[in-house]
Amino acid sequence: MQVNSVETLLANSLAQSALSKKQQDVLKACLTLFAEQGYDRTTTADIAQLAGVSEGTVYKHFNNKREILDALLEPLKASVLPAVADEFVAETVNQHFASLGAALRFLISDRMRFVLDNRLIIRVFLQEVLVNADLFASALAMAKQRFVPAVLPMLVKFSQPQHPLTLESFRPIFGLMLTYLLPVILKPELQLDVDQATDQILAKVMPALEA
Amino acid sequence: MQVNSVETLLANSLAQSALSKKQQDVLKACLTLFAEQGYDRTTTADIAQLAGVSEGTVYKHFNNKREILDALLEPLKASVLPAVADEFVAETVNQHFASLGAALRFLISDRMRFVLDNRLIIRVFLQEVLVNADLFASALAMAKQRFVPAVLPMLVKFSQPQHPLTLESFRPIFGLMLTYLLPVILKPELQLDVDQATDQILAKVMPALEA
DNA sequence: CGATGTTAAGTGAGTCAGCACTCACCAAGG
DNA sequence: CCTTGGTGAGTGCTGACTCACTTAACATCG
Repeated sequence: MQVNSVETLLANSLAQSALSKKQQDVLKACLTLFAEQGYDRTTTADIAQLAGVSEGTVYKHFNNKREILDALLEPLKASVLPAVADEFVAETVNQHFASLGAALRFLISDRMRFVLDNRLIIRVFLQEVLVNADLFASALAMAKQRFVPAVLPMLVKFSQPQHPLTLESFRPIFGLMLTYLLPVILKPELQLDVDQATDQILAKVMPALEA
Repeated sequence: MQVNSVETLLANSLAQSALSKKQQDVLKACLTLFAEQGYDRTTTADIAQLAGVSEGTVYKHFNNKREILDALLEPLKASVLPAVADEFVAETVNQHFASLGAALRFLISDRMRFVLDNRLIIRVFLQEVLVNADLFASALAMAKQRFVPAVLPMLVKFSQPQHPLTLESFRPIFGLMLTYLLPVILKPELQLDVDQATDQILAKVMPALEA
Protein backbone atom coordinates (compact mmCIF):
# COMPACT_ATOMS: atom_id res chain seq x y z
CA MET A 1 0.00 0.00 0.00
CA GLN A 2 1.25 3.42 -0.90
CA VAL A 3 1.58 5.41 2.25
CA ASN A 4 -0.93 8.22 2.30
CA SER A 5 1.21 11.10 3.33
CA VAL A 6 0.18 14.69 3.56
CA GLU A 7 2.13 15.19 0.42
CA THR A 8 0.42 12.25 -1.18
CA LEU A 9 -2.98 13.25 0.08
CA LEU A 10 -2.48 16.85 -0.73
CA ALA A 11 -0.85 15.99 -4.01
CA ASN A 12 -3.75 13.74 -4.91
CA SER A 13 -6.40 16.23 -4.12
CA LEU A 14 -4.30 18.92 -5.72
CA ALA A 15 -3.87 16.92 -8.88
CA GLN A 16 -7.57 16.09 -9.00
CA SER A 17 -8.78 19.57 -8.36
CA ALA A 18 -8.15 21.87 -11.27
CA LEU A 19 -5.92 24.17 -9.27
CA SER A 20 -3.20 26.11 -10.97
CA LYS A 21 0.37 25.87 -9.76
CA LYS A 22 0.13 29.10 -7.82
CA GLN A 23 -3.10 28.10 -6.17
CA GLN A 24 -1.50 24.83 -5.10
CA ASP A 25 1.32 26.88 -3.65
CA VAL A 26 -1.28 28.75 -1.64
CA LEU A 27 -2.53 25.51 -0.12
CA LYS A 28 0.97 24.32 0.67
CA ALA A 29 1.82 27.62 2.29
CA CYS A 30 -1.35 27.45 4.36
CA LEU A 31 -0.55 23.94 5.54
CA THR A 32 2.83 25.13 6.76
CA LEU A 33 1.60 28.33 8.33
CA PHE A 34 -1.56 26.93 9.92
CA ALA A 35 0.38 24.00 11.39
CA GLU A 36 3.05 26.31 12.72
CA GLN A 37 1.25 29.39 14.03
CA GLY A 38 -2.37 28.36 13.89
CA TYR A 39 -5.19 29.39 11.60
CA ASP A 40 -6.21 32.51 13.49
CA ARG A 41 -2.72 33.89 13.76
CA THR A 42 -1.98 33.45 10.09
CA THR A 43 -2.79 36.50 8.00
CA THR A 44 -3.68 36.46 4.36
CA ALA A 45 -0.59 38.59 3.81
CA ASP A 46 1.53 35.82 5.38
CA ILE A 47 -0.05 33.30 3.05
CA ALA A 48 0.49 35.37 -0.07
CA GLN A 49 4.08 36.05 0.87
CA LEU A 50 5.06 32.44 1.60
CA ALA A 51 3.22 31.21 -1.47
CA GLY A 52 4.94 33.84 -3.55
CA VAL A 53 1.71 35.22 -4.97
CA SER A 54 -0.36 38.33 -4.54
CA GLU A 55 -3.20 38.50 -2.06
CA GLY A 56 -5.61 38.74 -4.91
CA THR A 57 -4.54 35.34 -6.14
CA VAL A 58 -5.35 33.80 -2.79
CA TYR A 59 -8.91 34.94 -3.29
CA LYS A 60 -9.15 33.94 -6.96
CA HIS A 61 -10.02 30.38 -6.05
CA PHE A 62 -11.04 30.60 -2.39
CA ASN A 63 -13.85 32.90 -1.40
CA ASN A 64 -12.50 33.43 2.08
CA LYS A 65 -9.85 32.28 4.49
CA ARG A 66 -12.10 29.68 6.04
CA GLU A 67 -12.49 27.92 2.70
CA ILE A 68 -8.75 27.37 2.55
CA LEU A 69 -8.86 25.65 5.92
CA ASP A 70 -11.73 23.51 4.71
CA ALA A 71 -9.82 22.68 1.55
CA LEU A 72 -6.95 21.46 3.69
CA LEU A 73 -9.05 19.44 6.10
CA GLU A 74 -11.32 18.05 3.43
CA PRO A 75 -8.84 15.41 2.21
CA LEU A 76 -8.39 14.33 5.82
CA LYS A 77 -12.10 13.89 6.30
CA ALA A 78 -12.99 12.73 2.83
CA SER A 79 -9.99 10.64 1.91
CA VAL A 80 -8.39 9.55 5.09
CA LEU A 81 -11.35 8.55 7.10
CA PRO A 82 -13.55 6.83 4.56
CA ALA A 83 -11.86 6.32 1.20
CA VAL A 84 -8.31 5.74 2.30
CA ALA A 85 -9.61 3.71 5.19
CA ASP A 86 -11.48 1.56 2.70
CA GLU A 87 -8.45 1.19 0.53
CA PHE A 88 -6.37 0.43 3.55
CA VAL A 89 -8.90 -2.07 4.77
CA ALA A 90 -9.09 -3.78 1.39
CA GLU A 91 -5.33 -4.07 1.21
CA THR A 92 -5.10 -5.27 4.74
CA VAL A 93 -7.82 -7.84 4.53
CA ASN A 94 -6.34 -9.26 1.36
CA GLN A 95 -3.03 -9.96 3.01
CA HIS A 96 -4.21 -12.99 4.97
CA PHE A 97 -1.69 -12.72 7.70
CA ALA A 98 -0.12 -15.80 9.16
CA SER A 99 -0.54 -14.76 12.76
CA LEU A 100 -2.09 -12.13 14.99
CA GLY A 101 1.36 -10.71 15.55
CA ALA A 102 1.99 -10.31 11.85
CA ALA A 103 -1.37 -8.63 11.28
CA LEU A 104 -0.83 -6.25 14.19
CA ARG A 105 2.70 -5.44 13.12
CA PHE A 106 1.39 -4.38 9.75
CA LEU A 107 -1.54 -2.42 11.15
CA ILE A 108 0.43 -0.63 13.81
CA SER A 109 3.37 0.40 11.70
CA ASP A 110 1.19 1.38 8.78
CA ARG A 111 -1.08 3.61 10.84
CA MET A 112 1.82 5.15 12.72
CA ARG A 113 3.51 5.96 9.47
CA PHE A 114 0.28 7.46 8.27
CA VAL A 115 0.02 9.76 11.28
CA LEU A 116 3.67 10.64 11.00
CA ASP A 117 3.40 11.51 7.34
CA ASN A 118 0.30 13.59 7.94
CA ARG A 119 1.40 15.23 11.15
CA LEU A 120 1.01 18.74 9.82
CA ILE A 121 -2.58 18.31 8.69
CA ILE A 122 -3.35 16.43 11.88
CA ARG A 123 -1.93 19.32 13.87
CA VAL A 124 -4.22 21.73 12.06
CA PHE A 125 -7.11 19.34 12.58
CA LEU A 126 -6.39 19.10 16.30
CA GLN A 127 -6.32 22.87 16.62
CA GLU A 128 -9.71 22.97 15.01
CA VAL A 129 -11.08 20.19 17.20
CA LEU A 130 -10.06 22.07 20.31
CA VAL A 131 -12.17 24.99 19.22
CA ASN A 132 -14.98 23.19 17.49
CA ALA A 133 -15.98 20.58 20.08
CA ASP A 134 -18.13 18.02 18.28
CA LEU A 135 -15.88 17.84 15.25
CA PHE A 136 -13.94 15.34 17.35
CA ALA A 137 -16.93 13.20 18.16
CA SER A 138 -18.02 12.98 14.55
CA ALA A 139 -14.50 12.18 13.35
CA LEU A 140 -14.12 9.47 15.97
CA ALA A 141 -17.51 8.02 15.12
CA MET A 142 -16.71 8.05 11.42
CA ALA A 143 -13.35 6.38 11.92
CA LYS A 144 -14.90 3.71 14.12
CA GLN A 145 -17.74 3.12 11.71
CA ARG A 146 -15.42 2.63 8.78
CA PHE A 147 -12.44 1.07 10.38
CA VAL A 148 -13.64 -1.24 13.07
CA PRO A 149 -16.16 -3.44 11.27
CA ALA A 150 -13.66 -4.15 8.50
CA VAL A 151 -10.51 -4.68 10.52
CA LEU A 152 -11.76 -6.11 13.78
CA PRO A 153 -13.21 -9.36 12.38
CA MET A 154 -9.90 -10.13 10.72
CA LEU A 155 -8.14 -9.80 14.07
CA VAL A 156 -10.79 -11.52 16.10
CA LYS A 157 -10.51 -14.72 14.13
CA PHE A 158 -7.11 -15.22 15.76
CA SER A 159 -8.82 -15.42 19.16
CA GLN A 160 -8.14 -18.33 21.45
CA PRO A 161 -11.49 -19.86 22.40
CA GLN A 162 -10.98 -19.20 26.10
CA HIS A 163 -9.92 -15.55 25.53
CA PRO A 164 -12.11 -13.96 22.87
CA LEU A 165 -10.68 -10.71 21.50
CA THR A 166 -12.82 -7.61 21.39
CA LEU A 167 -12.25 -3.98 20.45
CA GLU A 168 -11.43 -3.37 24.08
CA SER A 169 -8.57 -5.85 23.84
CA PHE A 170 -6.78 -3.47 21.54
CA ARG A 171 -7.08 -0.39 23.73
CA PRO A 172 -3.54 -0.82 25.07
CA ILE A 173 -2.29 -0.70 21.49
CA PHE A 174 -4.06 2.59 20.83
CA GLY A 175 -2.69 3.90 24.08
CA LEU A 176 0.88 2.93 23.33
CA MET A 177 0.64 4.34 19.84
CA LEU A 178 -0.55 7.59 21.37
CA THR A 179 2.45 7.78 23.67
CA TYR A 180 4.72 7.56 20.65
CA LEU A 181 2.68 9.75 18.31
CA LEU A 182 1.54 12.61 20.54
CA PRO A 183 5.01 14.07 21.04
CA VAL A 184 5.59 14.06 17.31
CA ILE A 185 2.29 15.77 16.62
CA LEU A 186 2.85 18.39 19.28
CA LYS A 187 6.44 18.98 18.19
CA PRO A 188 6.66 17.97 14.55
CA GLU A 189 10.41 18.27 14.23
CA LEU A 190 10.89 15.31 16.58
CA GLN A 191 12.02 12.05 15.03
CA LEU A 192 10.34 8.69 15.47
CA ASP A 193 11.56 5.28 14.39
CA VAL A 194 8.29 3.60 13.49
CA ASP A 195 9.69 0.08 13.20
CA GLN A 196 11.36 0.29 16.55
CA ALA A 197 8.25 1.72 18.18
CA THR A 198 6.16 -1.02 16.59
CA ASP A 199 8.46 -3.67 18.00
CA GLN A 200 8.25 -2.14 21.44
CA ILE A 201 4.49 -1.96 21.31
CA LEU A 202 4.20 -5.57 20.21
CA ALA A 203 6.62 -6.72 22.89
CA LYS A 204 4.46 -5.09 25.55
CA VAL A 205 1.14 -6.14 24.16
CA MET A 206 1.44 -9.57 22.60
CA PRO A 207 1.81 -11.57 25.82
CA ALA A 208 -1.55 -10.31 27.07
CA LEU A 209 -3.27 -10.94 23.74
CA GLU A 210 -1.94 -14.46 23.35
CA ALA A 211 -2.51 -15.52 26.92
CA MET B 1 -4.72 14.93 49.29
CA GLN B 2 -7.09 17.63 48.27
CA VAL B 3 -7.76 17.26 44.59
CA ASN B 4 -6.31 20.20 42.71
CA SER B 5 -9.18 21.13 40.52
CA VAL B 6 -9.36 24.07 38.18
CA GLU B 7 -11.67 25.56 40.69
CA THR B 8 -9.25 24.80 43.48
CA LEU B 9 -6.27 25.95 41.54
CA LEU B 10 -7.98 28.98 40.21
CA ALA B 11 -9.60 29.68 43.55
CA ASN B 12 -6.25 29.40 45.28
CA SER B 13 -4.44 31.69 42.97
CA LEU B 14 -7.44 33.99 42.96
CA ALA B 15 -7.55 34.12 46.72
CA GLN B 16 -3.83 34.73 46.92
CA SER B 17 -3.70 37.41 44.30
CA ALA B 18 -5.30 40.63 45.43
CA LEU B 19 -7.90 40.53 42.69
CA SER B 20 -11.26 42.10 43.23
CA LYS B 21 -14.45 40.13 42.78
CA LYS B 22 -15.03 41.56 39.33
CA GLN B 23 -11.52 40.85 38.22
CA GLN B 24 -11.89 37.27 39.37
CA ASP B 25 -15.07 37.12 37.32
CA VAL B 26 -13.01 38.21 34.34
CA LEU B 27 -10.64 35.30 34.81
CA LYS B 28 -13.46 32.83 35.21
CA ALA B 29 -15.17 34.13 32.10
CA CYS B 30 -11.93 33.83 30.19
CA LEU B 31 -11.45 30.25 31.28
CA THR B 32 -14.88 29.37 29.98
CA LEU B 33 -14.58 31.30 26.75
CA PHE B 34 -11.00 30.35 25.92
CA ALA B 35 -11.73 26.66 26.56
CA GLU B 36 -14.86 26.82 24.46
CA GLN B 37 -14.03 28.99 21.47
CA GLY B 38 -10.29 29.44 21.79
CA TYR B 39 -8.19 32.41 22.78
CA ASP B 40 -8.04 34.02 19.37
CA ARG B 41 -11.76 33.80 18.73
CA THR B 42 -12.69 35.34 22.05
CA THR B 43 -13.09 39.11 21.94
CA THR B 44 -12.61 41.43 24.84
CA ALA B 45 -16.25 42.36 24.40
CA ASP B 46 -17.20 38.69 24.92
CA ILE B 47 -15.16 38.61 28.07
CA ALA B 48 -16.63 41.78 29.49
CA GLN B 49 -20.13 40.62 28.73
CA LEU B 50 -19.82 37.16 30.29
CA ALA B 51 -18.01 38.56 33.31
CA GLY B 52 -20.69 41.22 33.68
CA VAL B 53 -18.23 44.11 33.71
CA SER B 54 -17.23 46.86 31.35
CA GLU B 55 -14.37 46.46 28.94
CA GLY B 56 -12.45 49.06 30.86
CA THR B 57 -12.50 46.83 33.92
CA VAL B 58 -10.93 43.99 31.98
CA TYR B 59 -7.98 46.29 31.38
CA LYS B 60 -7.79 47.70 34.92
CA HIS B 61 -5.74 44.76 36.10
CA PHE B 62 -4.49 43.16 32.90
CA ASN B 63 -2.46 45.23 30.50
CA ASN B 64 -3.55 43.22 27.51
CA LYS B 65 -5.44 40.14 26.46
CA ARG B 66 -2.34 38.00 26.41
CA GLU B 67 -1.75 38.70 30.11
CA ILE B 68 -5.11 37.16 30.92
CA LEU B 69 -4.11 33.98 29.14
CA ASP B 70 -0.85 33.95 31.05
CA ALA B 71 -2.71 34.51 34.30
CA LEU B 72 -4.80 31.45 33.55
CA LEU B 73 -1.93 29.22 32.51
CA GLU B 74 0.38 30.42 35.23
CA PRO B 75 -1.23 28.30 37.98
CA LEU B 76 -0.94 25.29 35.70
CA LYS B 77 2.76 25.90 35.18
CA ALA B 78 3.58 27.30 38.58
CA SER B 79 1.34 25.25 40.82
CA VAL B 80 0.54 22.10 38.99
CA LEU B 81 3.86 21.17 37.58
CA PRO B 82 6.23 22.02 40.39
CA ALA B 83 4.47 22.96 43.62
CA VAL B 84 1.43 20.76 43.42
CA ALA B 85 3.57 17.98 42.06
CA ASP B 86 5.77 18.33 45.11
CA GLU B 87 2.81 18.32 47.42
CA PHE B 88 1.40 15.37 45.58
CA VAL B 89 4.69 13.57 45.74
CA ALA B 90 5.06 14.25 49.44
CA GLU B 91 1.61 12.92 50.15
CA THR B 92 2.15 9.94 47.96
CA VAL B 93 5.51 8.96 49.28
CA ASN B 94 4.24 9.18 52.83
CA GLN B 95 1.54 6.66 52.22
CA HIS B 96 3.83 3.63 52.21
CA PHE B 97 1.66 1.47 50.04
CA ALA B 98 1.34 -2.21 50.73
CA SER B 99 1.76 -3.29 47.14
CA LEU B 100 2.61 -2.07 43.69
CA GLY B 101 -1.05 -2.42 42.77
CA ALA B 102 -2.15 -0.22 45.66
CA ALA B 103 0.41 2.45 44.81
CA LEU B 104 -0.54 2.45 41.17
CA ARG B 105 -4.24 2.54 41.94
CA PHE B 106 -3.71 5.67 43.98
CA LEU B 107 -1.45 7.33 41.43
CA ILE B 108 -3.59 6.53 38.43
CA SER B 109 -6.91 7.56 39.89
CA ASP B 110 -5.48 10.67 41.50
CA ARG B 111 -3.82 11.93 38.33
CA MET B 112 -6.87 11.10 36.22
CA ARG B 113 -9.07 13.00 38.60
CA PHE B 114 -6.63 15.87 38.40
CA VAL B 115 -6.81 16.00 34.63
CA LEU B 116 -10.56 15.65 34.74
CA ASP B 117 -10.97 18.47 37.21
CA ASN B 118 -8.65 20.70 35.24
CA ARG B 119 -9.89 19.79 31.81
CA LEU B 120 -10.77 23.34 30.88
CA ILE B 121 -7.38 24.79 31.67
CA ILE B 122 -5.73 21.81 30.03
CA ARG B 123 -7.79 22.43 26.92
CA VAL B 124 -6.60 26.01 26.80
CA PHE B 125 -3.06 24.84 27.42
CA LEU B 126 -3.28 22.33 24.59
CA GLN B 127 -4.53 24.99 22.22
CA GLU B 128 -1.53 27.08 23.12
CA VAL B 129 0.87 24.16 22.77
CA LEU B 130 -0.37 23.50 19.25
CA VAL B 131 0.55 27.02 18.30
CA ASN B 132 3.61 27.55 20.42
CA ALA B 133 5.66 24.43 19.66
CA ASP B 134 8.32 24.21 22.35
CA LEU B 135 5.95 25.04 25.16
CA PHE B 136 5.18 21.32 25.06
CA ALA B 137 8.75 20.21 25.29
CA SER B 138 9.46 22.44 28.27
CA ALA B 139 6.29 21.35 30.06
CA LEU B 140 7.08 17.70 29.49
CA ALA B 141 10.64 18.18 30.64
CA MET B 142 9.50 20.03 33.75
CA ALA B 143 6.94 17.38 34.62
CA LYS B 144 9.49 14.63 34.17
CA GLN B 145 12.09 16.44 36.19
CA ARG B 146 9.76 16.95 39.12
CA PHE B 147 7.63 13.90 39.00
CA VAL B 148 9.79 11.03 37.95
CA PRO B 149 12.69 11.18 40.42
CA ALA B 150 10.27 11.38 43.34
CA VAL B 151 7.68 8.83 42.29
CA LEU B 152 9.65 6.32 40.30
CA PRO B 153 11.91 5.09 43.15
CA MET B 154 8.86 4.38 45.26
CA LEU B 155 7.44 2.19 42.51
CA VAL B 156 10.72 0.59 41.55
CA LYS B 157 11.28 -0.83 44.99
CA PHE B 158 8.40 -3.23 44.30
CA SER B 159 10.42 -4.75 41.45
CA GLN B 160 10.94 -8.47 41.31
CA PRO B 161 14.69 -9.11 41.06
CA GLN B 162 14.38 -10.85 37.70
CA HIS B 163 12.17 -8.09 36.23
CA PRO B 164 13.44 -4.66 37.26
CA LEU B 165 10.89 -1.88 36.68
CA THR B 166 11.91 1.22 34.79
CA LEU B 167 10.11 4.32 33.58
CA GLU B 168 9.52 2.47 30.33
CA SER B 169 7.60 -0.20 32.23
CA PHE B 170 4.90 2.33 32.94
CA ARG B 171 4.43 3.52 29.39
CA PRO B 172 1.37 1.30 28.91
CA ILE B 173 -0.22 3.01 31.88
CA PHE B 174 0.32 6.46 30.40
CA GLY B 175 -1.05 5.17 27.14
CA LEU B 176 -4.17 3.71 28.65
CA MET B 177 -4.77 6.84 30.70
CA LEU B 178 -4.53 8.82 27.50
CA THR B 179 -7.18 6.70 25.82
CA TYR B 180 -9.55 7.51 28.64
CA LEU B 181 -8.58 11.16 29.13
CA LEU B 182 -8.19 12.44 25.58
CA PRO B 183 -11.87 12.16 24.70
CA VAL B 184 -12.80 14.07 27.83
CA ILE B 185 -10.32 16.82 27.10
CA LEU B 186 -11.40 17.13 23.50
CA LYS B 187 -15.08 17.04 24.41
CA PRO B 188 -15.34 18.25 28.01
CA GLU B 189 -19.00 17.44 28.47
CA LEU B 190 -18.26 13.72 28.28
CA GLN B 191 -18.45 11.76 31.47
CA LEU B 192 -15.74 9.48 32.85
CA ASP B 193 -15.90 7.10 35.77
CA VAL B 194 -12.38 7.39 37.12
CA ASP B 195 -12.59 4.43 39.49
CA GLN B 196 -13.88 2.16 36.78
CA ALA B 197 -11.26 3.34 34.32
CA THR B 198 -8.57 2.83 36.94
CA ASP B 199 -9.73 -0.73 37.51
CA GLN B 200 -9.69 -1.45 33.81
CA ILE B 201 -6.20 -0.03 33.44
CA LEU B 202 -4.88 -2.04 36.35
CA ALA B 203 -6.51 -5.21 35.06
CA LYS B 204 -4.73 -4.80 31.74
CA VAL B 205 -1.42 -3.74 33.13
CA MET B 206 -0.74 -5.56 36.38
CA PRO B 207 -0.11 -9.02 34.90
CA ALA B 208 2.77 -7.69 32.82
CA LEU B 209 4.25 -5.72 35.73
CA GLU B 210 4.11 -8.60 38.18
CA ALA B 211 5.39 -11.25 35.80
C1' DC C 1 -18.72 63.74 63.25
C1' DG C 2 -19.74 65.96 59.07
C1' DA C 3 -16.53 67.95 55.63
C1' DT C 4 -12.98 67.16 52.57
C1' DG C 5 -9.10 65.24 50.21
C1' DT C 6 -7.13 60.82 48.28
C1' DT C 7 -6.99 56.72 46.18
C1' DA C 8 -8.65 52.64 43.92
C1' DA C 9 -12.25 50.37 41.18
C1' DG C 10 -15.24 50.73 37.49
C1' DT C 11 -17.36 52.67 33.16
C1' DG C 12 -18.21 52.86 28.11
C1' DA C 13 -17.80 55.82 24.24
C1' DG C 14 -14.06 56.58 21.31
C1' DT C 15 -9.66 55.61 18.77
C1' DC C 16 -6.77 53.39 15.72
C1' DA C 17 -4.20 49.54 13.66
C1' DG C 18 -4.40 45.43 11.44
C1' DC C 19 -6.44 42.33 8.60
C1' DA C 20 -9.91 40.05 5.52
C1' DC C 21 -11.58 40.94 1.43
C1' DT C 22 -12.44 43.76 -3.31
C1' DC C 23 -11.85 45.63 -7.68
C1' DA C 24 -10.07 47.95 -11.57
C1' DC C 25 -6.52 46.71 -14.27
C1' DC C 26 -2.90 43.70 -16.76
C1' DA C 27 -0.88 39.69 -19.52
C1' DA C 28 -0.99 35.86 -22.23
C1' DG C 29 -2.99 31.96 -24.64
C1' DG C 30 -6.43 30.21 -27.68
C1' DC D 1 -10.88 40.06 -28.33
C1' DC D 2 -12.44 37.02 -24.90
C1' DT D 3 -11.24 34.14 -21.03
C1' DT D 4 -8.58 32.79 -17.41
C1' DG D 5 -5.06 33.59 -14.03
C1' DG D 6 -2.78 37.06 -11.71
C1' DT D 7 -1.89 41.74 -9.41
C1' DG D 8 -1.63 44.99 -5.42
C1' DA D 9 -3.32 49.34 -3.86
C1' DG D 10 -7.39 50.37 -1.58
C1' DT D 11 -11.41 49.88 1.73
C1' DG D 12 -14.18 49.01 5.56
C1' DC D 13 -14.82 46.65 9.65
C1' DT D 14 -13.66 44.37 13.64
C1' DG D 15 -11.62 44.19 17.84
C1' DA D 16 -7.81 45.41 21.13
C1' DC D 17 -6.89 48.99 23.85
C1' DT D 18 -7.43 54.09 26.00
C1' DC D 19 -8.99 57.85 28.65
C1' DA D 20 -11.80 61.32 30.70
C1' DC D 21 -15.02 60.73 33.87
C1' DT D 22 -18.08 58.66 37.86
C1' DT D 23 -18.59 56.15 42.08
C1' DA D 24 -17.26 54.24 46.30
C1' DA D 25 -14.43 53.48 50.18
C1' DC D 26 -11.88 55.44 53.55
C1' DA D 27 -8.49 58.24 55.86
C1' DT D 28 -7.54 63.03 57.87
C1' DC D 29 -8.80 67.05 60.15
C1' DG D 30 -11.27 71.36 61.90
